[in-house]
Amino acid sequence: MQAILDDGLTLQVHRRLRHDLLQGRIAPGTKLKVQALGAAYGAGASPVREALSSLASEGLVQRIDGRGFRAAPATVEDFDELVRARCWLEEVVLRESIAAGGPAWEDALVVARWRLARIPRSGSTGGFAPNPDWEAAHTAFHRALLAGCPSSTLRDMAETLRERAERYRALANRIAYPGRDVAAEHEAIAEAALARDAPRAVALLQAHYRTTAGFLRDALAG
Amino acid sequence: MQAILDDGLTLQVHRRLRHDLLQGRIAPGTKLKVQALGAAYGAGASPVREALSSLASEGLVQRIDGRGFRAAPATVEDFDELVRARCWLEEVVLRESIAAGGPAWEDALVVARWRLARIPRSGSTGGFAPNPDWEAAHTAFHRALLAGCPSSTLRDMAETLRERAERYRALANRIAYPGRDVAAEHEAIAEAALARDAPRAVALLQAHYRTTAGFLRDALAG
DNA sequence: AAGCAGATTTTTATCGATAAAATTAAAACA
DNA sequence: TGTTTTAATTTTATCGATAAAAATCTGCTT
Repeated sequence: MQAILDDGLTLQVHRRLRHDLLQGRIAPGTKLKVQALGAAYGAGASPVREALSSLASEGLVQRIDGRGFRAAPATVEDFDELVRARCWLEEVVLRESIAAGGPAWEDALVVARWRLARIPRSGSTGGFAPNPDWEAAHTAFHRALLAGCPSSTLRDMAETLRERAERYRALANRIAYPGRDVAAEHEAIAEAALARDAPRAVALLQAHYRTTAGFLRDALAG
Repeated sequence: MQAILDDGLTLQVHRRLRHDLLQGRIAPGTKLKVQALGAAYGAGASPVREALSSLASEGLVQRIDGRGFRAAPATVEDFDELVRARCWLEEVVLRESIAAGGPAWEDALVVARWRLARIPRSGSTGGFAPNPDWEAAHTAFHRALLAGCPSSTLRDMAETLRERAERYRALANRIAYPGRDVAAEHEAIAEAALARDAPRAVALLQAHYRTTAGFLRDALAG
């Protein structure tokens, strides 16, 4: 029986905190007290503090010199900025992905599309409830789309922006269940990418982001 | 007399370590022992460790779970990757900067260009010696070029890549003193940007990076 | 009631101490 | 003489303790 390779406490705390933050389980602006977190995650001050330092560098947490840490605030302006940056950045990345992606890229994208199409958007049949499986497949799909880009640096940057965006999605999740046909949008994007039609794929992807952004913005502001 | 607003030890160590790393004063791959650093910077384990955690998130330092930290390695492949990513990213940023930059942007760019032109590239008259003033003006120039881009996110990303690149420059510095006319290249880039000729400005900027990269690559490999 | 000075309680930032793990050096062996 | 084992030494990761700084509460004053 293989041991569950338990890496340092610092990494554990980092991972869990990151998760809770991205999941929206910790509200933006919340004060993050070292002791409390330590108690919650079963660790002392040092690991927690280190984890918080890292997260601060990643932009998920704010460090306010003499007075500790807090969850990064989430504002409509920040969100808009984020979407804009994402559209520009992914324009480049998707273009490169389409230009450089080989057969393996195509295969993976086809699989990701298939999976995403198969999974229900909502977890419950009545109202809308976030479905973790769909979320995972959705992330995988977008990642597969960009996976062909040869620059890991750019891919990582896109990934960072995605995470920040996912956080906003999670924060607005209880409200937004767009009546539009998200599945069709994904389908169209994949279609264009596989056809190596970069301009069309980029335009569709950006439209996809902008539409989603509209819904989220309403949910956040309202 | 105003006090030298001394922020936390952690921040201080972070700043100084970062500086030493970017300056090439600490060789790539060097083991970074907590105690030693603490002694050097006059701090205990906690602040040093926190600083290292942050730097790891920024990519300047590597954390190797059970066995501490080390200065991020510098390889030719990594460098090439970096240059490529930079060309793509700054293509977008410069384009946006030119499109959105107002009079203030123009003014600042003109000043930055003027300053850079005025300062000698080398610190000594005989051979080549890095001139801190020129380095600063050079950074300021490139920053001014991109300052018009309305997306702070993208600007920050470009800044991050610049830092990584500066590190490579510092590492190769004792060797590379290109015989080409760097000043003229900068002049031409500024010229095109101020003329709002985005395609030309982008092409020149990329050529500038690629040429520099060539020299550095030789210096690193040889 | 609103404002404020002081006293009280939290919280932060940092240190020093320590078990566990990793590295290095020394000794034993083939 | 080149390994392998064992012992000694470093180094890491983490905890608990603590001074200094910040936030909160309290009751007094106008």
